[in-house]
Amino acid sequence: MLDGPVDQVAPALLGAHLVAGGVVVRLTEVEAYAGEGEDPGSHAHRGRTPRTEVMFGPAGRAYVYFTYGMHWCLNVVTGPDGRASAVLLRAGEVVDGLEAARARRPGVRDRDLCRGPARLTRTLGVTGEHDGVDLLDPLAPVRLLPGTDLPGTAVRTGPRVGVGGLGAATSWRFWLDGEPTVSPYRAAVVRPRRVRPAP
DNA sequence: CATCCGATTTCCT
DNA sequence: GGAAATCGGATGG
Repeated sequence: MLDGPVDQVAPALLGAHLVAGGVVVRLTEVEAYAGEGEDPGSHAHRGRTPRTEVMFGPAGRAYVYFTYGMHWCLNVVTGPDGRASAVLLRAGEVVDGLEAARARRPGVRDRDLCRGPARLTRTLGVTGEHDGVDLLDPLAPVRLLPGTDLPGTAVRTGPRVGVGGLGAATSWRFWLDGEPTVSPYRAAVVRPRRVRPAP
């Protein structure tokens, strides 16, 4: 299920279930990232580092990274060993454990609970401590279940969010058409460097 | 809807 | 040493 070109594996994960922290989420939006040297948008592009170590390991592992000083994002490592490809889980619909989800996100509307990669991890209680866990292990604290209920809904594609430069050329973002839980698209923008206060 | 900025990790210079 | 980061919440128009 996780073998093959990552741009084919990624859309196949739509409709799959992610289980963690007493919450079950049906995935509605994902992004594909290829490996070393192939994809400027991928964290593994520049080779193996401590952070990207798990991306070079077996498929089915969780690659969890920290960004923007406060957010965790969850990827599923795909492909054969050494390929370092992964699928970023961007959004989903809570289909079970709604109470637990709401408890973790007070004041958040239901459809926004997992509407965005960092919201998804927060709602499920996924953090860096889950980096490297085997998502296919029935006993793992975070689990990925094959999409048995893939709807007849069309899969739509577009450029990845927050990926600029050459990496923006590929339409490797995949989502289920018409799903309200899909995150709002934000094009990659380069912020002008902030002016430092004079000494 | 647009802008602003947080507060930390990683990786490059 | 420091920019950039697979972003989100708050705030103001």
